[in-house]
Amino acid sequence: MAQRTHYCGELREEHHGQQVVLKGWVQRRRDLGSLIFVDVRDRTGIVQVVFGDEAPEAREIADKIRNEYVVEIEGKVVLRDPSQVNPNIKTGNIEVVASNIHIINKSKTPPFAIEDYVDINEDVRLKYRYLDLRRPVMYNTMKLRSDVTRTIRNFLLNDGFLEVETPILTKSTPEGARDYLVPSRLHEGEFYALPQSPQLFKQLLMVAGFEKYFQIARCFRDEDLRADRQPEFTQVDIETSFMSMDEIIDMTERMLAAVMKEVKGIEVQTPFPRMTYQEAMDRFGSDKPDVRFGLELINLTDIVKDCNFKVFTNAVEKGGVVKAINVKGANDKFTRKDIDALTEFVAIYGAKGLAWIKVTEEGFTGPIAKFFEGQIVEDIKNATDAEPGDLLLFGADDASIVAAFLGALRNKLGKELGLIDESQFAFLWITDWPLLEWDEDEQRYKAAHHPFTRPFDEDIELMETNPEKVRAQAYDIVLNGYELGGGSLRIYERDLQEKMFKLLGFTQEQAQEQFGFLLEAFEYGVPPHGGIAMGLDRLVMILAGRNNLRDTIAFPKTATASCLLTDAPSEVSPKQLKELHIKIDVSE
RNA sequence: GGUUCCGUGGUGUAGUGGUUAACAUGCCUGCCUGUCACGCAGGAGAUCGCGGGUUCGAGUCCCGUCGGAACCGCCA
Repeated sequence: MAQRTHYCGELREEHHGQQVVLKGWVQRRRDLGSLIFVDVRDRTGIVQVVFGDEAPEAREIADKIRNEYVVEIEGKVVLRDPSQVNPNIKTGNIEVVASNIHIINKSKTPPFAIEDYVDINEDVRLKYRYLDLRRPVMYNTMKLRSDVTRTIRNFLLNDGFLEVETPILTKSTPEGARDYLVPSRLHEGEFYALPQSPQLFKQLLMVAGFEKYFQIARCFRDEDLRADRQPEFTQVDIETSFMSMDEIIDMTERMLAAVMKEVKGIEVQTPFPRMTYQEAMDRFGSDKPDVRFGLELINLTDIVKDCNFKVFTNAVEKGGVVKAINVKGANDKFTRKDIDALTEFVAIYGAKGLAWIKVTEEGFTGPIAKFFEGQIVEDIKNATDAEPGDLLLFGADDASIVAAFLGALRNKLGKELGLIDESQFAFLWITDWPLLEWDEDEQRYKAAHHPFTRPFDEDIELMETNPEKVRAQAYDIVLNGYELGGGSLRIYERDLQEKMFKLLGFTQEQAQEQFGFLLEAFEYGVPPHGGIAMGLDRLVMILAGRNNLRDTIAFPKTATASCLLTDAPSEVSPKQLKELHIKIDVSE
């Protein structure tokens, strides 16, 4: 076998006249009888190879090749006649006149064409993922992912960070997501857990005095999947000592700016805008708002509290809110049927209905228009900036329910009405998170972020009196409506950590059993520390302009967490189970 | 745990309860010296996911099940 001299996709006019050896896959064969064209593909692209009278033996072999055969081709690069140039491919000005071809390996006919923009059901793609990944669009996404990872790693290493690996087989801890468990052979009846994140280890590395740690870390959570959630995913995990929240945010911004510059060639403005959790919920009905478009939620509670519409006044009386979004100029775009569909949509999020008013020159119209008159109409118009032609959509209920469904509606309308500039990358920090949230099912407080998150110093006294009011020194980074990541300053005092565990309903014994190693470590001179973790898969997904995480992961799982390529998970032998001291109890 | 949608030649789709399940593409064979989504002619290829039911008759209607997708719950 001859040595490869060039990559297919990199041949240009400058190689004119050169003898080359190419290796790659047959993309397509166009057989014109005694003249055969073969498009040869490698990871760089495609080049056209011609088999003609110059080499009849080679042409005879070319006659037998089929799509996806692996071939080695020797030939000469020649300029194409201007009338024969193909502007659709980068190598379209030249072609390779073959003198020799060697079939390295044959291929079955693939189940689908190896081309971008072919419409294949995803289960077929996943079963033949190795073929799916041959498609240039998939290769380019994986390349993008590699570029992002490299940029992040280089940035952090240059910034003095130390890359440290932490255990994959670790301890199951309460709180948070359901763990993936691994049975222990040597310890009968005991289990490891796969890490939901390296949280505790990175804090211990701060106790160890490493000061600046990072890891491109695989994390595992046994929860139901979504388009933007996989059971195993990759976090850019960072922890630092002695840094303030502003310093951590600044470092993160510089890192993300470097990624944008390196990977997309885009200069993003720093510092990124910041917004409190409360403001995000109030204005956008979301803790991860997409701020590339308006359609903000407008609070009308005070204006309508004395109106004649019982749905609104009842909501206010029960301590709820009334909010609206003004869909500008949508008056005639939305029929009754369209609005019915929106009502059905918001019902998913717990809305009992979706009141609406169309604004016309004459005033309000629609079934509930009659409940509003005089000053209230003017006040609503002013508050919502309503003009003739606008459509007002109302939500009235508990604040959290209104936020949920109007926030979801806002996102839906933003997409469907084309209000989003897809070329924009809108980074945003969400700050001042609540430290705790009340869990109705378990009748106890749960950590909103995680149990090691540091409260604001001035809020610590509220932990005793009004836990729900305690704000955390936590921050989420949001990009285009996706939660990219989040972090916080951590508790570094043993007594404060114990106070936190107590608030979460842990007894001394439970805290000792679950987190004793951390509490003990905290007795040996812990520096103030904090960090952040960012979803690498999501970042790549957004940068690649995709809308599901599977497209950014080489071998992803389906919605039911199975791998269609390997057929995992699968049954194991009785012998394996016996060694692990496991009996299966499967419901029929 | 729940809701919704989808499952028909290799692939992507069409298919009013009634003949031999249609179309595109791919595949195979033949012809073809400038194609590049080559063209032309011919051919093969379907357990309509699986199981049950309704019916004289089911790809079509109903129930269940399996697989895929989106969402709600869940995801510190």
